[in-house]
Amino acid sequence: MGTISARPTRSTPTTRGAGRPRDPRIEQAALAAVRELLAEGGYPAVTVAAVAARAGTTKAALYRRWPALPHLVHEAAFPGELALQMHLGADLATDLAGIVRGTRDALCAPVAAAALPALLAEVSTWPDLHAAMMQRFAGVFRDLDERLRAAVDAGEAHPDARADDLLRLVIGAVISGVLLTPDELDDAWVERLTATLARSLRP
Amino acid sequence: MGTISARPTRSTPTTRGAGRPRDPRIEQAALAAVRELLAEGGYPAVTVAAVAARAGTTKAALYRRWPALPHLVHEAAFPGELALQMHLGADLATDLAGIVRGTRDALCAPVAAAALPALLAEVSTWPDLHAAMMQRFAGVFRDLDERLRAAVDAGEAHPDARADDLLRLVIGAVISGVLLTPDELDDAWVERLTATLARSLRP
DNA sequence: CCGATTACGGTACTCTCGGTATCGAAAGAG
DNA sequence: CTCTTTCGATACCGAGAGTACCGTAATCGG
Repeated sequence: MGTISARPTRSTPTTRGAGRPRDPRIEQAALAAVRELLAEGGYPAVTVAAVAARAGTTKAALYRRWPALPHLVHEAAFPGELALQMHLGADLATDLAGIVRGTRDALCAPVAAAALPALLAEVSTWPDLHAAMMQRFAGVFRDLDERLRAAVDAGEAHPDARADDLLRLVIGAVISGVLLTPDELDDAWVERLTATLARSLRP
Repeated sequence: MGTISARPTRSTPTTRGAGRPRDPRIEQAALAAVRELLAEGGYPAVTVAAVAARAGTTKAALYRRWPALPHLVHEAAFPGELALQMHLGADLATDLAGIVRGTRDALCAPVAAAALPALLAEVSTWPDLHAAMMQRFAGVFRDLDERLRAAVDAGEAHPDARADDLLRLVIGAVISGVLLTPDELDDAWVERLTATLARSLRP
């Protein structure tokens, strides 16, 4: 339902009736401009004027597509769902490792890491951003929930295990790492966290 | 060199020579004003002009004491070290529960929860804030490290257990909870997280 | 007591930035 | 052709961070 905007600001690829159609190149140019500015100067460098200038358009064209700057940044930094491919086939520890590594890779990418702190802070100002960010993890949560349920049934995991708690633990560890100690989230950290979580799931 | 300021902006309680001394009531009034504004209108309500007005002083007096707004907010929202009293006496699970609950209580207090997101976002702009925020956990880390070492020696904990990883897990879980799902950090959540962490520490 | 120094309140100022408004022109639909 | 919408361009508004200057007040060393 109408998060973002009541008007067809985004989505609705349906050719709605009259009027000059939007130039689809502007949207792509804007998203690319945001990503460049994030990589070059961090979030402070992402001003509406700078994005418009680099995208070769104007502020009005941007506000015609996104209700506010954070929405544009969010779409630029986190396009689509987090499709960290977990194959779900392997044993629980391996699947866990995939989730941990995938989450870290997604949130530690330069563009994402530069946008995440400010985006999280803007959540209180723009409630719809909250839902939008959470939805990025919807698919992962569904898969993890299913996988965990199977593991519990097979006696491989503790019956109290909950997918939401587990995922929140992973996301929290990565987020606080990105915010506070971004240099320590190396592969060894991934392995340690995976091992810790695997131990916590033992029946 | 000189992060914060070269001048004795803060600290230096030493009576330095000449000049009219600072009115100590202004500092307290400013910190109280920030806490009130945070509680009433969240971080967006904390503007320098508003703080000065409520504290009954002027912006200049504030900038004479803190290099920038985030520093003032940080000191107001997180005064001193996090002294979540862990008695270290009980068994590991009980001590763990104390840390989890104490961290949650400290970061979920209305004033802290209102300030934390924006403060975390400002870390990239004001690097000295990073050190200041991390130091709030220095004591907790030291105690936890000591406690964990004893548990490992006693065979109560897995030898791979690391205090920094464990504390990061707790802080991350609380922070991401505050930022994303502040309503779900109830006592039941504390118990579940404690149990999970305790399981992960089993030898 | 005297000068030097620093903080005080008050005010005005600059600068940046998010967001809005207005304009004529252009591009499509019916 | 008309109606609608987007286009680029520009100007504008309001808010807020941070700075500068003023005359005044307090405290120091001498």
